[in-house]
Amino acid sequence: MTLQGPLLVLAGAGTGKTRVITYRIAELIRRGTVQERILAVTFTNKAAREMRERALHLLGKRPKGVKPPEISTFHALCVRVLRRHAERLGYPKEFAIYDRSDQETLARGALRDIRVSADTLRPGDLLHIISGWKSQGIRPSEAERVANGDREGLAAAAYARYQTQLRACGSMDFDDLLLSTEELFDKHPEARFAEATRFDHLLIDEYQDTNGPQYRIVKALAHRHRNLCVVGDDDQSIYGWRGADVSHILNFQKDWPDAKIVRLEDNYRSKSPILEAANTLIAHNGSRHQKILRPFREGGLPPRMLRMENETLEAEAVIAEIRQRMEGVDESVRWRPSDVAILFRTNEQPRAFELELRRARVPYVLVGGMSFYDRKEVRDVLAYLRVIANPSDEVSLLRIINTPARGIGAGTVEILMRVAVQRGVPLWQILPEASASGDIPHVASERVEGFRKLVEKFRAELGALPLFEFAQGLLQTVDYRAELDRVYKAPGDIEARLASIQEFLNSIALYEQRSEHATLQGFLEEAALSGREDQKDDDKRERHAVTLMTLHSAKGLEFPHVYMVGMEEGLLPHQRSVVDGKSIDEERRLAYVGVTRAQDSLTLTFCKERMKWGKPRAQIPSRFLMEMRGETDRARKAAEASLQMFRNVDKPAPSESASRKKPAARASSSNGPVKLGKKPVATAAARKPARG
DNA sequence: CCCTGCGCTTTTTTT
DNA sequence: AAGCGCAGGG
Repeated sequence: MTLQGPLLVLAGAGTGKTRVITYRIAELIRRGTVQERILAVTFTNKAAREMRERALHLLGKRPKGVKPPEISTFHALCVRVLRRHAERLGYPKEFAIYDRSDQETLARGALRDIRVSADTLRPGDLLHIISGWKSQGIRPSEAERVANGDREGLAAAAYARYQTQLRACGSMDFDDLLLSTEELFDKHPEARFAEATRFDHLLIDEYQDTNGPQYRIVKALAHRHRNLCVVGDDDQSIYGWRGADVSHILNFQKDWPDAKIVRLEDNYRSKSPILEAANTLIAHNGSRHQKILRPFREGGLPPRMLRMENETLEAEAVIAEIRQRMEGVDESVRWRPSDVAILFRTNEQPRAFELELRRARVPYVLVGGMSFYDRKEVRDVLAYLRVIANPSDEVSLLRIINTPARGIGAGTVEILMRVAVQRGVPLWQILPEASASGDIPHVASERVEGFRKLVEKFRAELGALPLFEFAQGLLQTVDYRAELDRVYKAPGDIEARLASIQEFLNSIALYEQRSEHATLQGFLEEAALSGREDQKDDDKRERHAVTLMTLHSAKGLEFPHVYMVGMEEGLLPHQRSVVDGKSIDEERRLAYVGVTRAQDSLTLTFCKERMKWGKPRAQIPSRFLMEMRGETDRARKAAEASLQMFRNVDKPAPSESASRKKPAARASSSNGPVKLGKKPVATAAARKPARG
């Protein structure tokens, strides 16, 4: 196969798409291309890490001092590009990266005083609309024009505020990283040229999930050398909600008429009955590239479908079974924890499973979930570091200005903010004048000054100590421990919070260990872009642990034994897509991704009943279960029942009408005890060894 | 200014 | 069930 020119690898699940890229990288290097001339883009940092390792492994021992090929995510790539050229756009060279929760804070602020009534537009909705505009390259000034209806009109106004605020904080959100890079390439051809000539080969994994800006960045970078290799599967496009557009991969040939197209249709991953279920399921999607996936691995059992009473029993049964399989005497059939993955649709689902796994003392890793960096205490520490790195970061500054409480109350902050807004200056720059202006009480202004000096002191000391010690000292000085004692009563609670702070400090240490030039900026950047990157630790744990993750994060991975849990209408397909009816196909692809993760065995579970806001609610088995078995008629009925149920539950305000309609919808549905195939393994039996 | 407790809302996926 | 905003007492 030639290594030059545009190439599209269109391939189904389990055919070794990523391997194609990995081998290609190794082959390019072998044929004499210098590593630094190759750029590969993956969807997640984890995928990048794995690809880097495998490529190096394929090459055997490399001479010392030679850098590995550049493999990164789009976002990480854009950060590097922007750091090199940001001044051209008039941006600061050092900028903070705002994650979802920072964005929400900004959005809340942007909506304040704009909203007519409280529930016309929630911060989350605003962010969604803004993200949509950004992925189309629509700026705040143009948003008013394109805005459709009151809601979007409101959003347009808020968008302008949001963006101004973001800039004032010296920050970018995730969309900005891509958008600004695109803008840079557009307005500054010399920057584009510089970036495009850094590499001779560009390889993109999971191309079906590229959004507009990513697509255009790829074009800009590959335009000169034309050595572009993209790999993807339209059936696995699951990021439409984030602006990903399948047409990018489907129209690849239009952009690159001389492109070679390779189809891979041999599935090396799943045993044939599993693959058959996957094929039957995905065939229900309307518009798709016909692909026939041929099983390479024969034998094996069809997917099992188990019905459980509720989510607690679901977790118990699944974990009990996993434990049982791990305890077998015969080593050849005994499961290792790392052979098993539990996949789910939403981030609240793992709760029950975590509880049960801990009780059964089965090691596990919960992937993603953002749980770590979302913890209050971690965010607080992070906020301190961010303010020290960049005092303009107002979201972080406001977070810590009075945490732990130091006598700078809401009133004081409000006055400071008002002055800052009046002068059009970041809040931080107002602080020195706090004592001068007569608006603020004496005591308060002294405290503000104390806080400012504290931050300044640490800013001055920044380079002097290793980061780890620096952070430790900071926590000590600030006496965060006292804050914990104050807020949390239960001793176990305090311990847990301290533990996560310790874990956070460890991640700083690990970052320092693995980077040549460890800087606070660098650490913050990593933290923002990749969630948890304490890789050494993680790698070790992953080898001996059951994996818990969302279907979205499972993309690209494979496991001998897979459990897809919560296979219910409202969860998969998610209630939201059932109600707007539009994105059911994407939910189906999501289910398809899940099924095709399994190598040897696949178990699908669903519950009769599930807790929602503290109340149990009856559940309908997912239509996808029936579709998988070719029972299209029953699937359609489940879909109808589901639509009726959620349409009624969702729309009208509480009170009588809704509560009366709910049971009615349920009674008319084809629900009842839906038996799927062989009798499910009795939960009681599966549960037997659970407690000891 | 700080803390507590009550009531109200919450309904997806992620770099 | 849990997090947030708000009112009211120290």
